[in-house]
Amino acid sequence: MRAVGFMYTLAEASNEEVVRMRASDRAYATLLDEIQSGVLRPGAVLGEVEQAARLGVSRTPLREALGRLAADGLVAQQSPRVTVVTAIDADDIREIFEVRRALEESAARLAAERGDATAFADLARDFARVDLDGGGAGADGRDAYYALIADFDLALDAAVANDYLTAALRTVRTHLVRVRRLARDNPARLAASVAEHRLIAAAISTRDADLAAHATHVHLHNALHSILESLTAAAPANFHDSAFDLKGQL
Amino acid sequence: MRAVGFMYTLAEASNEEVVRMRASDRAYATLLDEIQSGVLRPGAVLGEVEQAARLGVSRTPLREALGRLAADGLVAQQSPRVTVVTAIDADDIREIFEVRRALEESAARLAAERGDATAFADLARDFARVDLDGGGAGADGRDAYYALIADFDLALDAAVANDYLTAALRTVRTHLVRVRRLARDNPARLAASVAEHRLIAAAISTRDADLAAHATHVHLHNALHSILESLTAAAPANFHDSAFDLKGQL
DNA sequence: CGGAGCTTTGTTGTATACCGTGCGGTGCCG
DNA sequence: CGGCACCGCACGGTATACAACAAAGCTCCG
Repeated sequence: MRAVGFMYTLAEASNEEVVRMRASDRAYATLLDEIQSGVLRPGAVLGEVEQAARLGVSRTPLREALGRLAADGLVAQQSPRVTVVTAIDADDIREIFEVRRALEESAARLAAERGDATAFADLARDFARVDLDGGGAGADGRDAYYALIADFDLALDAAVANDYLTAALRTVRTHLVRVRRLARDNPARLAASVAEHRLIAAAISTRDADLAAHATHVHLHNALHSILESLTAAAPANFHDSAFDLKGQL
Repeated sequence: MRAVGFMYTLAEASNEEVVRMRASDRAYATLLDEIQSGVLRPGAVLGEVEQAARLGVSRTPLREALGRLAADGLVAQQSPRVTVVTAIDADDIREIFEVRRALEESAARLAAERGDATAFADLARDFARVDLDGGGAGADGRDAYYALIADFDLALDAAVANDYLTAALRTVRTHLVRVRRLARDNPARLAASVAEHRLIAAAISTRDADLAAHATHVHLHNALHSILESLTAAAPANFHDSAFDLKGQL
């Protein structure tokens, strides 16, 4: 919530900082990244001694890291003796989106009421300028878009200025990283998503709280349906590369 | 989230169970209770060795307990060297209620759509029967009412059947315990609150999602205003008994 | 007499040792 | 040959020891 842990991602820490980080933070950041990126697949068993040895930390900080991951819901104690990486299935995605809808709709509304209008006007312009094809490599434009989304989320948090809401959203976003990995997003959906974000940002910048909330609702509705669709379509192919099996095995 | 910790309150654990609990769970449950009940006041410094000795556990499980409390936002690292019990002021209460509104409105809506209608019809009847004066001692009726609220929350969680939403609500409710302690509730408000809950339960039981959501909105609006009012009214008297000072001292 | 640096002490972060428990393997008995 | 019981091993939970760091006080020098 407030200064719980200082560093959540490895990506945003320089090498200098990484070595100075507490061992428990390093373990948490590494495991979080590995779970989110799919290196550690759902159902993977995380033994304390094994992981401590692998990450080069002792068991005490590793236990702390596992505790935080468990609080986040990325890891669960399958039995009193064994903790595993949790699985995400379509029902989980629906549940996550129910929470996300509740929180982000409120956030959009609050941001429209009290946020910095010019900041969101700028964001709306940025969304309007997004070129998904990136003038060349397809991944470039997509990465730039995802970075812009991250900026948008940050601006939203700043505008809402509610630590409790931000903390709740953080949990949701943590899970969303895994959800996005499950669903290969198709170009058409991405283009629509850009337009939807542009509208939300514009609504906030003009202090139209209702429009901001409803546009958010629509955006999340579309995003959820797209994800579920891509899931059922790609299920056989994705089955072994995804975080999708192993749910019944628990 | 799913089976994070097994025991959250000391009250609902028998003595047999308490001694068999893990030391870290005992420490967490005890500290949580002491913070929520106000025994540990905001700003109170929680030294590791000191608390470990006091609670009769060693530093390792105590650190785990402090970590969980920090994740809950009940405790914060004021400086890298000292963790303190967090304070709650009027702004925090407003923020908490913004999150609560978002989550509970959605929960009410979802419960109306897919919950067990008869369970909420029963609850509505129970609310209708509540006698706050309890036929005798005033506290009796109030305690019975709070127990009914807890039942209602449980029924809501069961009806919504969304682990992520329940987890988010758990955090909110954890803070609400402290908020309620700050605001001495007046009899008139309590009576109104009963009626509001009755309406929400009735709306859910008749699957009227809009009414359930709007009634929840109204209820939370009234509850928030009542709390803030009681806070400003009682601020001087409550100032030293409450979790209300020490915010600027951080 | 004042300031700066060093030392000392207390506190946190990490590692490791100990102990109890649960699970698997093996051997014996039916 | 099969089932049951016992033994051993490995893992998790806890305690404790150790190291690093920060703050505060004291001393010495200017």
